[in-house]
Amino acid sequence: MELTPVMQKFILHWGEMGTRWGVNRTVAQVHALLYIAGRPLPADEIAQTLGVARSNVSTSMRELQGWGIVRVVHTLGDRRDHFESMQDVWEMFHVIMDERKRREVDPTLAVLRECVAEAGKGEADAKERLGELLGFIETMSAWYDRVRALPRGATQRFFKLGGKLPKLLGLS
Amino acid sequence: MELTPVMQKFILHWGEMGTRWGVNRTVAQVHALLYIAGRPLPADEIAQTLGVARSNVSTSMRELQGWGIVRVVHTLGDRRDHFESMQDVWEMFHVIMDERKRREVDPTLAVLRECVAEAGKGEADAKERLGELLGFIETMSAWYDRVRALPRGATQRFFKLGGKLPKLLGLS
DNA sequence: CCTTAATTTCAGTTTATACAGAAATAAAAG
DNA sequence: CTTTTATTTCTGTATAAACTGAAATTAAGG
Repeated sequence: MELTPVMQKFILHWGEMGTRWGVNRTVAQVHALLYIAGRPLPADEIAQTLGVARSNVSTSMRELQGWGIVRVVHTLGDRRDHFESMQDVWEMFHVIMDERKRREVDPTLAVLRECVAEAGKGEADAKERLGELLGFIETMSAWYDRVRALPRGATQRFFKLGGKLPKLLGLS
Repeated sequence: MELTPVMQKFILHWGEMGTRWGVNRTVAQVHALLYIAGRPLPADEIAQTLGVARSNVSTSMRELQGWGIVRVVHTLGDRRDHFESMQDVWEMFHVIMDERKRREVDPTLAVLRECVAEAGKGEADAKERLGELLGFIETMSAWYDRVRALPRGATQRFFKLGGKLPKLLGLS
């Protein structure tokens, strides 16, 4: 696949952003490529386009499928796997956030609850602080769950409200 | 400083979570230590407590100060710098989000706008997709700005609303 | 000013991660 | 069943990040 300058710019930037958020650069680049391509691509074409080893693409695909934002499809007359990125950005956001919550937030909640439960009498101050952090993450987590439960389309409306926030809160 | 088992568990977990979000493990551990300590600590004590080199703590402190969640304080009769973590978790969240927005979201918006502007006629599809991604991030960014502008305390009330979300949206 | 203490910078080393290429496996075609 | 093609796994290598200890710098004390 031939990349235009715009595509290159986007893919490179997305790769950099990935590293800032704990995602492997190549993985992020592959994702960017599949998103911008808008159609399923076979692994060897991805490897060639990005200039990485075929095996590296294989690993990256596994990672992206683990996140749930890329899937395998097949076309008639082609034995090769083709990989396709989710295209709806709102859905992609949901899927990624769900996964990060599952991998990072939920375990952190578990650890903090253990910490609070196991804190001795001699560390009341520390326990207090852990409790505050726990409360904060619980609030955020519960809030996210409710946003997540909104019917399709309502999420976008919600985030576009914005200007009406103070009024809704009775703060105007 | 003597760490209790609970403190150790928290610090180690926080360090791991840091790595998942693109933050150096030691930096995250130092932050966790300062947070759980609840009082200013000198660099050498931090180094000893975490078992890392003094110079490593120096680098980590610079990083944490760069994020705006740790500051230097002094005590009478002690020439050494003492480092203190922000203690209010809501404020800490704001500060960190502001900084991530500044470092990552804003530059991404800039790149995406350039990409959309520079996209040629032969890549209308790609332009369309970049535009959707741009629109999504703009919406989120604007939403965050408005939440951020809420008066002190209102943010917490907002995130605790939750159950009332559908009604507020006229979806019930 | 000189001395001592504290901090930062820096060069070299270690460690962890990412990666390529080869080998092994799996799957389809003939 | 054999051959070909595609994919994954694995091992060694390269790269990048993190870290240490020493040297340099800064700042305070006497």
